[in-house]
Amino acid sequence: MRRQRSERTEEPRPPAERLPPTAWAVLGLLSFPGERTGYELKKWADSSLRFFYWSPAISQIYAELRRLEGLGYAASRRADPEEPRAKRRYAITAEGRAALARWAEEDDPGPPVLKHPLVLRIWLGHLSDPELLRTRIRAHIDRTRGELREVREALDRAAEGEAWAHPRVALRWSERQHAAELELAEAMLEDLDALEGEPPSALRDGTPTEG
Amino acid sequence: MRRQRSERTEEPRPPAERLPPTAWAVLGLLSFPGERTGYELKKWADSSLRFFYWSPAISQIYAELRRLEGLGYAASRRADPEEPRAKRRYAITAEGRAALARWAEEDDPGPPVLKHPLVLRIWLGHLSDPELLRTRIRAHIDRTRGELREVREALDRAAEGEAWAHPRVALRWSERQHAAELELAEAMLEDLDALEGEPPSALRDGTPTEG
DNA sequence: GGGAGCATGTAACGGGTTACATGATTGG
DNA sequence: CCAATCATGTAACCCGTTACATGCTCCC
Repeated sequence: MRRQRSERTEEPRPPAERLPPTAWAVLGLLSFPGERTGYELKKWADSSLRFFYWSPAISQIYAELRRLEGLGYAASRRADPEEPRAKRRYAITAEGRAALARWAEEDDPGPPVLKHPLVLRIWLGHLSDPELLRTRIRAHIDRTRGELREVREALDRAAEGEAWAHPRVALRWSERQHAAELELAEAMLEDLDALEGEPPSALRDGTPTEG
Repeated sequence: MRRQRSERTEEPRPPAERLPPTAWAVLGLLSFPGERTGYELKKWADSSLRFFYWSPAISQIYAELRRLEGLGYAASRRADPEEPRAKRRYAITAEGRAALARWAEEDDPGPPVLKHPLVLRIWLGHLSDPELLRTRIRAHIDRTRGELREVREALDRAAEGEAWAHPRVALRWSERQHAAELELAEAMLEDLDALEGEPPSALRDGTPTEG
C-alpha cells in the first residue's frame, strides 16, 4: 500500500530529465491506457517497439521500472503485498506523463542509428566467396519477409481506439520500412551479379561464363 | 591459475574469435590496401562505415587497434620510435586477414539493428502537438537529404580499383537506403495528415474525405 | 508429474561513450 | 602567432547484456 524506495522530503522538481532513451521508451509503453507488469511490457516491446526502436532485455525493463518509480514517474501495486516477488503492475503517474511530454518536445530526436551486419559483410566482400555472399543476402531476405509478416500481424492486432492512432502510424512506417529493406537487398543482389557478370579490368581469369 | 592476458607457451592458434563487431569492423578497415593511423581510420569510418554500420568513437578505435595488435592481427610502426606518442601506422597481418575471413564466413550475420528516435516520438504522438511532429519529420527529411548527399560524395570519391568494388556496392546500398528513408518519412507525414483530416471518432469505417 | 509460460529479480561483465590531457604540424 | 587540425592516449562511468536464482500457475 505504501511505496517505499522514495523519499519525498526534498526534490520539489527533479531536474533529472537526463535519462537514457530506454527509460523514456519504457515510460512510453506505460503512457498508453492500462496497467501492466514488466513481463507484459517486454512482450509488447517485442511485438511493436522493436520494429522501429529496439526491445530492451527483460532485466533492464525491470531496472528501468524501478528507476522510474524512484523518480515518481511510475507507480506500482502488487497483487500480494506480503510476498516479496508477487506480480507488480505499473502505471504512469501524472508527473511521469508530464516529464515524458517534456522529453518528447525536447530538441532534435537525433539521427536514426542503423547497424547492418549483412552490409558490413558485403562491404568486406573481397574476402568472401561470392556465392556465400548471395546466400547470406537470400537468408536476409527470408528473415525480413518473416519480420514483415510479424509487423502486419501486429498491425492486425493493433487496438483501434483513437489513443492508438500513433502506434499504428509507427507500425505502418515499419511495414513500409521492411518492404523497402527487401527491395534494397534485392538490388544489392543484382549489384553483386553485375560485379561478376562484367569481367573485371584486365581479363584476369579467362572463364567465359557464357556466350 | 588464471591466465593473464598472454601466456605464449601454449595457444598455437588463439581460439579467441570472440571479438565484438567493432573489432572486426576496424580490422575490416585495415583489410583494404594501405597503412593508416587511428585518426585516419576514424575519418574514413565517418565517411563510409557509418552509413550502414556505425562509426566508433576515436578513443575506441585506438583501443581496438591495440587489442588487434595484441592478438597479432595488426602490426604498427611509428614514425619516431623514440617519442611515446609519435604517429603510428597500422597494417593488417596475414593472420589478421585469415581471422577476418573466418569471421566473415561464420554463421549468420544477425538481423540489422535500427534505432529510430523520430519514429519513437511519432509512436508517442498522443502527447505531442501535431504540428511539432510534422516539423520534426521535416527536419528529419532535411537531415536525410544531407546524408544522402554525403553518401553520394563518398561514392564519387570512392577508389575505382577492383579491390574497392564491394565498398562501392555497400555505398550504393546506402544511397538507396537513404532515398528509401526519405520516402518513408514523406509517407508518414501523409499518414499524420490523414489522421487529422479524417474526423477521429464515430464513423470509423470508410468515410472517404475526398470526393 | 512435469513442462511451458508467467513473473521478478541479482550479479558480473564488457563495450562504448564522454571528458580530459598532451603535444606536433600546418596555414592564414 | 594563433587557431585549427592532426594525433595519441587515459580514466571514469554507465548502459545494457548474459547468466543465474527463484517460484508460481496452467494444462496436458
